Parts: sequence; C-alpha cells; structure tokens
Amino acid sequence: MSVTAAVPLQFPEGIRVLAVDDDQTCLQIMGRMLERCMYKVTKCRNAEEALSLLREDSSRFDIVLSDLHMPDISGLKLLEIIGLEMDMPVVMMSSDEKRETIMKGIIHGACDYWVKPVRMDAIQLVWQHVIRKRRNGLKEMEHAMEDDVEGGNEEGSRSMKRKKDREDEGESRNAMPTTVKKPRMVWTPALHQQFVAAVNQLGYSKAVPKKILEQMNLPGLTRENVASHLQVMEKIFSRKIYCYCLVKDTDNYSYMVQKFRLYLSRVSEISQGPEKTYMNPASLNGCNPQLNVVGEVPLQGLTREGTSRTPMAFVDQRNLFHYGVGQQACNSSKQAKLLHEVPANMLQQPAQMYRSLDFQVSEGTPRSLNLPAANDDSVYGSQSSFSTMQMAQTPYGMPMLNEISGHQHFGHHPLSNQILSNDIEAQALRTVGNPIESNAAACYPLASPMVDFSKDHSHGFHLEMNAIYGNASSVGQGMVSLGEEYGYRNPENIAQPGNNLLVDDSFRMKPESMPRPGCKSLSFGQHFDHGFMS
DNA sequence: CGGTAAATAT
DNA sequence: AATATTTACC
Repeated sequence: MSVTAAVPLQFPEGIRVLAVDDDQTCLQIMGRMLERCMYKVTKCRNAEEALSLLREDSSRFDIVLSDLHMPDISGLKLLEIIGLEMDMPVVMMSSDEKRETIMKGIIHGACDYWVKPVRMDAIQLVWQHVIRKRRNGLKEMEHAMEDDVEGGNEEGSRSMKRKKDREDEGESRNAMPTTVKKPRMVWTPALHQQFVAAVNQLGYSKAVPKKILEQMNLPGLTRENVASHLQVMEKIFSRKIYCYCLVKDTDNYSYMVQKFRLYLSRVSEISQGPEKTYMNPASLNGCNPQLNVVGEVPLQGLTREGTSRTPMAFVDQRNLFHYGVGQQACNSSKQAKLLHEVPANMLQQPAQMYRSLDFQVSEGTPRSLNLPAANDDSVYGSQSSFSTMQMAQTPYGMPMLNEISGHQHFGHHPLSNQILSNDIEAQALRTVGNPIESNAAACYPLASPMVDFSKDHSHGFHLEMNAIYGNASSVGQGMVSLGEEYGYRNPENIAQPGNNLLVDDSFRMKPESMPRPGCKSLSFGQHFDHGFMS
C-alpha cells in the first residue's frame, strides 16, 4: 500500500501516543509524523518525565514510543518499569540496529523495535500494537515482533521462534507476560550421582521416571527432568540403543558409537591410573576393563511378550557383553562364529562404513597412540574425541573394534563449577557432598593421564566391540542381545565374571524397531545398573 | 504415565 | 558440529 503522509489513519484515530526521546530533534520529527497520522501525541524529553506521566495516569496513553539510549533512564529500564507497572505496549527506537540490541529490546518487552530514522510507514502502523495488546495480548504481539525484527540480517532461523527473557542484567524479569525463560536444568555430577543412586536403589526394572524422582526427592526436580536424563542414560548404557539402532541406519549406529565412545572414555579414565581417577583403585584390580562378547543369544524369549519387564532367566542364553578383566579372553570359538555373522554392513564394507564413522580399518594389532593429557574431564565432557577406533584383528583372526586411544578435552563442563539456576544442585550437594571429593568423582574423572600404548599395550583399555549375529527365532522378532552386567566399579563383579548381577533382563524395544526374522544384527550388551550410569 | 523422538538450547 | 534438555506425541 502506498504510504503517504497524506493518508489519514482510518483505524482507531486519535490513538494516544507518548513519545519519549532525549533528542529534541528526533522528538519533534516524530511528533510531527505521528500527528500527521492522526495520533494524539504527548512528547517527553526524558524517561523520568515519561514515567511520571504514565504513573500519574497510564490510561491517558495507548502506547509508548521510546528511544533506547537516554541519559536518565535507559529505554530498557523504562521498558521494564512500564512492563512491570502497567500494561502498555512500548515500541523501542534506536539507531542501533545490531541484532543483539534489537533482541535485547524485544526481550525486555518491547512490542516492536524501530531502527532510526523512524519511517513513516512504521509510525502509521503503530496502532496495530495497541490493538494487539488489547485484544490478543502477548502471543499475537510476539508474532508481530517476529516479522519486524526478523527482516534484518543473519540466519534468524529459529532465534525468533522463542522469545524468552534472559536476565542478562540481573534485574527483574519483565512483568509483562513476556514468556519467561525456564532455566535449563543442568545435570551436575552431584545431581547425576543422586540419580544414579536412585536408579541403583530401585533397580533397573523399577527405575522409571516417577520413582526415580521420588527417590531423589529433590524439590524443583521434575519428572520430565528425570525422564530426560533417564532417556539419555539408557541410550548410552542400555541395550536398547544397541539393539534397535543396529537395525536401523548408519546414522543411528554412528550415534550409538558416539555415545559408546563417551562411555569408553570413562572406562579408559578408570583404567588409567588410580591417582588420576577418583576411582577406588582396588575396584579396578589393576586391570583393564574390557568388553568381551562371549556368547550369543537365542531369540526365544526375546519377543515383545517375553520382554516385558519381567526378568528372564537365561544364563547361558544371554550374550555376555561384559566387562572382563585384562586378558581374560573371550570364548574364542563362540566369538569366531559370531563374528562371521556380523551384519554385512558392518563387516563387508568396512572401509566405507568405518570411514564414515571415523574409524580406521587396520589389519594388524591396534596401533599405539598417545593419549594426550586432558584436563578436567567429565563424563559429560561434551567433546570426547577419540581419534581412532580401529578395526583390528584378534589373535584369532577375528576382527574387532578397538578403541585405541583418544584424547579427551572435555573442557570445562558447565557442570563442574557452574551452579544451577535453581537450587537443585545445592540440594544435591547437601545430600551427596561435593562430587569432587566424593566418589561421584569416579563418575567424572577430572583428568586423563598420558598413556603410551606403544610401551605397554595392556595399559590401554581394549574394547572389543564384537559383533554378534543371532538367528531369528520362530517368533520372528529381532535379534537381541542381553548383556550380563558387571559393574566395573564393583570389585566383586570384576573378579567374578560369572556372577550374574543382572537385575532385569527385560528388553524393551519398539516393535517396529525389531529386526525381521533372519535379519542380521549386531548386538551389544548393556551396562546399566551397577554404577554404570555414573 | 512411560517411552520415543523431534525440537531447541548450549 | 555435537551435546544436552525440553517438548510434543503416542
């Protein structure tokens, strides 16, 4: 539409505007423009004055147009006060068109942000904000904001979708129903430990969000929080992911591997030196945690029905994807057999496959690599970056994935020192004690010592991610592996690999994720209950 | 509610 | 880009 000064405002004429700007010239010009659009204008030279006018009787105005930078009270402050004390739309104006600044204005509650010089068309349409405010309230207003502010630069892809507050200035939140950002919870080591404790106490089968939540008993913590964490932990440790990911695509597999690496990093931590890990040395028995696949799982009983939470008692039937100790080798025959049945996509096209997964395929023994010292690791250290995952061959000629080394520069995890915005962390600390001092640290090793595998290979952890391929059973459901669990943190478990501590062998998997009969699939065991989640 | 997975936030 | 959390959904 043509926007001419001459065009009279046909909508709510006489909308009362309070214009605030310390710049006399700007104020004048704007006033003139407003009047031309038939608005009733009241001009203010400073925020102070505007504020007193508004406080005196805010109903005298319909909307406020304020400059952002003003000597007495900043536009933002004014914006906030207005938002706090009255329900009045405010348009922020400034020559500053930095996205960040605009965002700040919007976030502080401005219903719009105009980059100076203010254009006539903007002025002419300002009434819409009044209407929006009156009718639809915030929601609509935000939409308007989106459009206006968005036009700018950069990707702005999703940044605008959620407008929330950010207490950047430590001040108050906007009284304006402006969406208040709910702080993201942070699973600090202490919290996580409580979580783990709860889960372990409940046992895998009973460890559902609600129960865990109750067990943890931390005010502020929500079931969703727990569920979320549980989901992640399960992805990492549960057979679930290992199973159904494998029947899916490479991406999933890749994801799984990532998680697994993270897990491994922890394992390596623990196996790399008492003084560096906070793990009780005794529990490690000086051995290298080693994952061995030593069995295979018949599919019977692994069907959906059989998988309810009911613990199933197989002993010999299950795959033992457990932590062995040192050279305690796996059953070679079984393994050999199993390895031959590794899914085609895993072994038949190793190069390709592994390349995409950042693996290296090698024929010989795993190469030795140095493990750069890392600083302040934590399980959560996001950037676990194992440099190599090698395909090596076992003495038996069996390929296996060997996690040779990697450096972890888990930088500072926010969890380390940062405090939660809420006091859940405090609660947790109170209950558990400082994680750094407590055993929780075992879960979050702080440092990764330098290890030279070339000198002593036995020092490195040696993961055998052996593939197992099971035959589909009559039930026609997927191949599943059930892991026997051995908490590596539990001396007895390590010492007695035969000791089955599995609490619940149930296998939960979406039916649709189940591989078809005869479908080959890899399987991994899981490690969940015994401190594995830490 | 429990579980998943997509959407977002960091 | 990779993770960690939150949401939406079934």
